[in-house]
Amino acid sequence: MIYKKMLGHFGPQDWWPIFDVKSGKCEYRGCENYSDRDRFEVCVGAILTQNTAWKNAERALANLSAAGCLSPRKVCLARNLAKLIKPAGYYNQKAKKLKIFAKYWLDKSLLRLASGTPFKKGRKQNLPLCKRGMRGDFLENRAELLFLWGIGPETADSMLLYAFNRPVFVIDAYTKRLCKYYGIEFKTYDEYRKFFESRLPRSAKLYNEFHALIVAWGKMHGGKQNRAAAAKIIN
DNA sequence: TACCAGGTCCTCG
DNA sequence: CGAGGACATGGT
Repeated sequence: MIYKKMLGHFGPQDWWPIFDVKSGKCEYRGCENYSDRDRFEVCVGAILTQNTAWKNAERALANLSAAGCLSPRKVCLARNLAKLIKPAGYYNQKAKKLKIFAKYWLDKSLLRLASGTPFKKGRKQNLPLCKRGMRGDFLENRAELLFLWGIGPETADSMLLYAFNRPVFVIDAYTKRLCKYYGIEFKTYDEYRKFFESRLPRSAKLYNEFHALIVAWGKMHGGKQNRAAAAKIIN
């Protein structure tokens, strides 16, 4: 299986990278112990890295962190958001996307409080984007996220998988490249997603690691010089 | 200098 | 629908 070959070569990736104030860089420490704040940050990162090298998104995160803007409220209030995230590119669009998403987050938080759902009444309900039990809202949330301007399927799925630990397989350019390498191509995003989800055990942990490995492989495969080496890993 | 990077939206046929 | 363009910075 390709997964095992990649895992054997690259080792566990411990996605998603979370910004560490002390070191001033993003570090990998798995997603088991995320705070609400961490989850928000993952979502912000997912938007910032749209069609952009992660390194640039990371710079933008560093600016946000330095400005104390890594909370939904601060993002909503910030006047200089576009300036802060400039290194991530498309900064005007992304500033708008972040505003919309942060407002959505706040609204959900308020709704949760207003509906009388206690803040800590079991882990699952503690997730900001949940209203009720788990199964149902996970789909509902995906639809809700997709409804927001600036959040497409990949960004929504990255949030669900990497911030909220939901079993959704994320499809990105690298994933498609990997498929193409094997002569597999589909038209729509969801066809790719179903392809993986229907062939793998339904496990957030597995999807997390697999997609992270695909990105590691994809980065290697991207450069012409390393292409042969990348091919070797999965052959 | 050209092309790419962990996409998404809008417009036009 | 599907193709084509806009959005923008930083690395190689």
